[in-house]
Amino acid sequence: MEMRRTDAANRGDLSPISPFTQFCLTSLPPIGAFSIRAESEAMDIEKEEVKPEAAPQAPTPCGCQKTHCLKLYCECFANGRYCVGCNCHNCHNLSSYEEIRTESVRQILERNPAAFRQDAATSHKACHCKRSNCIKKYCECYEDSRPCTPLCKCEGCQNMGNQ
DNA sequence: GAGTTTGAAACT
DNA sequence: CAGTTTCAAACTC
Repeated sequence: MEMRRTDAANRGDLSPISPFTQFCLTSLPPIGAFSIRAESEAMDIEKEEVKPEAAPQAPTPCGCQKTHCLKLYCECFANGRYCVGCNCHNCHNLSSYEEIRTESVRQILERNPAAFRQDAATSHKACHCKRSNCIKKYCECYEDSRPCTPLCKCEGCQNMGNQ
C-alpha cells in the first residue's frame, strides 16, 4: 500500500494544470537547457552550503549509477550523508531532492528499523561470505579490520582472530 | 580501463 | 523465511 503511494509520489500527480503551473511551464527555460551538468553544479553548491569543511577525511566517494544513491548500496546514503564530491550519476542523495530522499529513507526503515543506526550497524554486522574466506574486502568484517564472530554465517573463514 | 567476482541489499 | 536478482565495490587482467 505505502509502496504504491511512493510510486504515485515519484510520478507526481499533477492532473489538473493550474494557472500557476501553466505560468511555471511557460516561463521557465526549456528542460534541455539544464542538462545533466546542472546537477553537478547543484552538487558543488551543496558542497558549499551544507558543510564547507565537512570532509576532512574524504568520506569515501561513491560511484552509484542506477540507484540515485537512495539505496543502502550507496555508502554515503547508508551512512546518513549527502553525496559530496562523489562519482555517482544522477545523484538524488542531495538536499535538493529532500522529499524523494526522505521517502526512500522511510521505506528502508520500514524494512529494517535499525538500518541507519550506527551502534546497531557496528555491533551486529554478521557476514555471509562464501568464497572470499573473509580475507578480502568483500567481507565487511575484514574491511573494518574486525574478526568475524560466531554470528557470521561465513564459510571457510580465515578471519576469526583466535579460535 | 574493461571485464570478472563477490556478497550485501533488494526483491519475489 | 529462503531463493533469486540487482547493485556497486573489490579485484583481476
